[in-house]
Amino acid sequence: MDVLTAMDLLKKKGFKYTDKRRDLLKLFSDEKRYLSAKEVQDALKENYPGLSFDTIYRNLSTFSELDILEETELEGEKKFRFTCPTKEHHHHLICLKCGKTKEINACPMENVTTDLSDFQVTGHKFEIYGVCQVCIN
Amino acid sequence: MDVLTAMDLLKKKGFKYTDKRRDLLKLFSDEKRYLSAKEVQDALKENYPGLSFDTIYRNLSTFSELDILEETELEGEKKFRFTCPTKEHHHHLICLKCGKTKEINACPMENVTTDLSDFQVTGHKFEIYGVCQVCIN
DNA sequence: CCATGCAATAGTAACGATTACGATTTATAT
DNA sequence: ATATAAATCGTAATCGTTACTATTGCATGG
Repeated sequence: MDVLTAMDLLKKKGFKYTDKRRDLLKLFSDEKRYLSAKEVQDALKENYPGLSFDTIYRNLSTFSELDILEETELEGEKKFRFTCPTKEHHHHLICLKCGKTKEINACPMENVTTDLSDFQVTGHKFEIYGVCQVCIN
Repeated sequence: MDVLTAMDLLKKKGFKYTDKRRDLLKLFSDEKRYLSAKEVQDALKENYPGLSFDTIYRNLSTFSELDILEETELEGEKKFRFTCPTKEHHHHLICLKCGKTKEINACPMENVTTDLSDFQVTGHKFEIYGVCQVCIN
């Protein structure tokens, strides 16, 4: 996933091309880590001083639905990151300070031996949390 | 973990014995599933009509710190359940409708081959989500 | 090109979950 | 019993998120 591909996808789905969307995507493309709505607002406030939360949240959830962004929830806050280029299903080791991630190859679902048939399974979550080298110092 | 053990633990730590705490623990002991603060309030409102959120949240987080309750966050809401009697570290299959759980034996951390040494790992989360038989119907 | 229609946005209010506060009540030790 | 500190109530404040209305701006067709 990159900015141009994402903008093309938006266009194909009937969404409009706006500078805010381009810059929003560029931010995620540059950062490649989990960001909160607040962090997005801060990062873009120089170019868009009046950028409203309505705009931010609406676009983030639109992008998320189109799989342009990945979404998770850390410490009660929604976080978004540019979808990893890795095609295969994977999980993340996440820095709780800055949102930086590292891919975990294995999916734990493959090793589950517990019988799950008495539930209709709809999803799963596996995340490892920590503090990255940069944030430790 | 049971109500009496929990109340003893509270006493030992210098917390006071109150009817509300006993009934709160009894609720979790009876239900053995994840409950939200709202559900706790609803469940106890017959006996304690004026039970305030301050009391509920304060006790829930106290219990959680003492490992009397386990805590997780589902769909933006904190959820608590009585700590499983199972001694070994384990994870849960959780019904998103009613909070009912089933224990998953394996811990995915054992099968992770990715090098984690560039992060200071502080924790992990593995949960499988679904809908239990009762809630499907 | 300009006009038209509808999506996108700003500004702000509303909302739900959680936390915090001052006044009052209650459990416990003496 | 009394003192003391914790626990609670009632309610307000806070935080993150969502929703609303008026306005702006993109894109399509004359």
